[in-house]
Amino acid sequence: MIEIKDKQGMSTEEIILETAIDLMEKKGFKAVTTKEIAAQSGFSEMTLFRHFGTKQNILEKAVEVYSYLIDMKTILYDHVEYDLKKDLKRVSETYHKYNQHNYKMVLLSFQERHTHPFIGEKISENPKRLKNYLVDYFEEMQKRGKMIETDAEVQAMNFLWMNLGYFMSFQLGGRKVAQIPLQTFIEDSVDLFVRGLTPCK
Amino acid sequence: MIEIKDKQGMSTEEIILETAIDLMEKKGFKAVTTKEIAAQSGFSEMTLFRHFGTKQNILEKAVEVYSYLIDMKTILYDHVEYDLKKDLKRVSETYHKYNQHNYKMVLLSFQERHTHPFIGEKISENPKRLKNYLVDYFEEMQKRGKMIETDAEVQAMNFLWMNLGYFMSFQLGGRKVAQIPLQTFIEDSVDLFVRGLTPCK
DNA sequence: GTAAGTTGTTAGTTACTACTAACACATTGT
DNA sequence: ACAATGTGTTAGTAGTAACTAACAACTTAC
Repeated sequence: MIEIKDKQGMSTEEIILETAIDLMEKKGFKAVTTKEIAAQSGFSEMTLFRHFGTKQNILEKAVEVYSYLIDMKTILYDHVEYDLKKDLKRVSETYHKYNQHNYKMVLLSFQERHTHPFIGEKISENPKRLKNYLVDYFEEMQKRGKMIETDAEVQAMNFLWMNLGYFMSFQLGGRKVAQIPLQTFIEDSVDLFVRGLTPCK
Repeated sequence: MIEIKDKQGMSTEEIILETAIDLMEKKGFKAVTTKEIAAQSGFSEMTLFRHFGTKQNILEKAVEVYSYLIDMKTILYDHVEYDLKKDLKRVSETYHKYNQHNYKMVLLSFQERHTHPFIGEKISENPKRLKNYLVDYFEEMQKRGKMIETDAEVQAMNFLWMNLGYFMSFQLGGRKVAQIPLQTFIEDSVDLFVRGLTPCK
């Protein structure tokens, strides 16, 4: 499920925006030059300015275009089985699938958290929805007696933080501390939570 | 245990280095100007260059000075009780205490992961040691029959990733998705792991 | 075939950035 | 008293960044 760049079929603006995100995510907005974006996107610098006017506009347009909202709550509730293991696994997979598509924006929002906080405000919307889903789900599981009495919000966040931590350490030039494949991580971490949250029989 | 900045008693170089890290962590190396560092540190730009020669040197000296190694393994083994709850809590607290002192360097290493990877290589040494400790500890606990049979490395990383995730989301302008105090997080997350890793009686 | 739209090129402006040189001033130790 | 040391100031340089203007070339639509 890895996206392969085929500049074929993409409009000039799309190519430029994608190149811009790619570079800014790596170096930061300020450190990337319009010259660089032009060179890597295969257009001249003039074309950039003709389409977007300013460098700042490139960033804003990119954020606008590439940070779509996903209704995680609906997606997940459509397949809910009220089986902790199966459901948590689906949440984890959904989360990482989302990150696979949006990781550049996620990293960019971190990179620019002090200089362009508006990115983070847009980007944090999706995790927020995922959290709301998880909290509701946990509370429902508790009502059904399938989960121990514990703070649903904290445990929902624990699960998301663990997944965020995996993602971040992976990006951080990761594999410096440990190299564990995503599937192994998902399975073992879900098992841990299932044991940790299921009432003892 | 929060460090309070008293520029009193600090040498010129120390003040400049600290100011530089502070700014670079927020904006990135390239985006911070020597003028800015000078202004915020209260010295003239000339003083910066007289002491360090180049901007790059400021970064390198700062990394050298502020990324000391901690022998987490020894520190933790000195207090080990082979009680999962108490020990994990101590690990978590040690980790966050370390981050409290070094978070600027940690964030800077992330900010510059593509442009100055040498920072990350130095910084990742401490988590690596912490991981090694945890893996050894888990394996010992398994030998003692106090922990279920599961991949010690993956579970050690799960624990560290969860803590990294908390730290990161907190920095990310955090409190956007959830606002849970550190103490609550530590206690609830440790409880989760204790339940998840202790054999059922 | 011609007009409209898109892109490249070249030259240039303005502002800023890292960094240097030279001189002045103040503090401190001897 | 004097030298050494650390600092500020002022002026300046060379390079680069974002952005503009004007003209040429190409593609496509009708």
